[in-house]
Amino acid sequence: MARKARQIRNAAASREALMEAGARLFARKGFAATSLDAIAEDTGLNKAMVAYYFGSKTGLYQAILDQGVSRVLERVDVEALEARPPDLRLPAFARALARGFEAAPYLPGMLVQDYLSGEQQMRPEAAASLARNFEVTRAIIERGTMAGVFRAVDPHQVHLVLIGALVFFRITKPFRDKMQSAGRLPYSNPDPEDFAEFIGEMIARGLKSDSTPEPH
Amino acid sequence: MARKARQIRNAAASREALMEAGARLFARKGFAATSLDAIAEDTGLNKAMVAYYFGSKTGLYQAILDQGVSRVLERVDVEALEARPPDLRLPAFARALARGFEAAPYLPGMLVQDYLSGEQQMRPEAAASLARNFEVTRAIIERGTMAGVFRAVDPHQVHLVLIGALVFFRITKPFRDKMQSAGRLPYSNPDPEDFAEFIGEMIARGLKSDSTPEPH
DNA sequence: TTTGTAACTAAACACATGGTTAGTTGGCGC
DNA sequence: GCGCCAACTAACCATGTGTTTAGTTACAAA
Repeated sequence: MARKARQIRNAAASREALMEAGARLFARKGFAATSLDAIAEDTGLNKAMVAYYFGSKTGLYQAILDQGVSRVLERVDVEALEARPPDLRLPAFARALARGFEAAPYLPGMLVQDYLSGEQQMRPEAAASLARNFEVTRAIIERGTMAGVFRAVDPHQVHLVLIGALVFFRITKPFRDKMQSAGRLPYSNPDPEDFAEFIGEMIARGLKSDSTPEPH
Repeated sequence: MARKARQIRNAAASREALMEAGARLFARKGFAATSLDAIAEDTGLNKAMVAYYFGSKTGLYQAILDQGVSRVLERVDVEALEARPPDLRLPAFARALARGFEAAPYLPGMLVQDYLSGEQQMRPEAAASLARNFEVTRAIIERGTMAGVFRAVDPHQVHLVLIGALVFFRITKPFRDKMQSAGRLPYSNPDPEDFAEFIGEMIARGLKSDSTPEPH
């Protein structure tokens, strides 16, 4: 794609280029279907450089996943510090996740591929980091329930809805964009942050305690 | 997996076995990463039988997708005929989808893999059939809004939340099940239909018109 | 300017892939 | 019991794969 006229040597830039191209291709075609030749083609480097910098194709994959996970968690952690009323924290959390996916747009696809594959390529540390997201949801729900704003629900089910919708949205976004630019999309193509806002707010409304008719 | 002691000859059973094994493997590994050798291994048949019955690997893939899509749509179409108040139609629709995914358990994985792959293997007709699901959501929302039960929202965003959550739930289910049986799942592992019920109801609550404080 | 080494390439490797082909065989109709 | 053909297999082919290796080159330090 961005094939560079490469005469200069720069380890950091080459490493970065391999990760960028790898992320894009792994997310589009999956781990197995992405060839090192394709990555080399995209970067203008030789495919032997993958082994040179990352040891193997799997090593490159894991490095990309690690980077994506930490980018998402940065956004979420910043968000988690802000104090807000419970029913506003869900939209804020959703927005933080959406921004994280914006910073690591290939992560959701790679995560899903990893889940589907059965044989986890993702490093256990990365998986454990990701699981911290559930703690955020759980804390928000618990706080809201204690305050009487939310009814009592299984926080894990709520978390599945939130993450599931956001991940699915991200994964299918290229498809919608392609359809749209071909003029064949017969419905809306929401902006990621708007969609996150929408789902966060809808969930918050859906969780409202029955006993409080008009809160806020 | 279910390698049969195969001495008898049975066209229908062989065809079926190829589709079953293909569905399982395509959903796990994606189209490109699934080899005909693996499918042959699983069925105890020779890989030439894929060409014999389906013309090619792509032909097998499309046959499986077509079957899955029609199984899901059967459930949804039956459901769509039942008349209910709008806020009950959303949980019912979600349940119908969940039952459809139960009947075609590998479909969500294959769909996601297909979306991710970039080069769509799915037949356009199958994609068009799938799109009918959105019409169901749209009709439910429209009816509800007209009746004043729902507030005005973008039906496509609602649809994305519903489908996204259900699909994500399905494709991560094997992971949860594996964790659970290993005793390493620190949260709930909901039943698919219960989860569908939950999300349908939560969305219906989340869509409730602001002007009607205590409906039902 | 020389030199050491990190950054990089070309080529070869062993192996797996999807598809094809030529041939074999089980079982049903007669 | 026999012949026929659908059902099935083994082997091969051309191509593409991830990794390794042996060698080349840019560049910074001396």
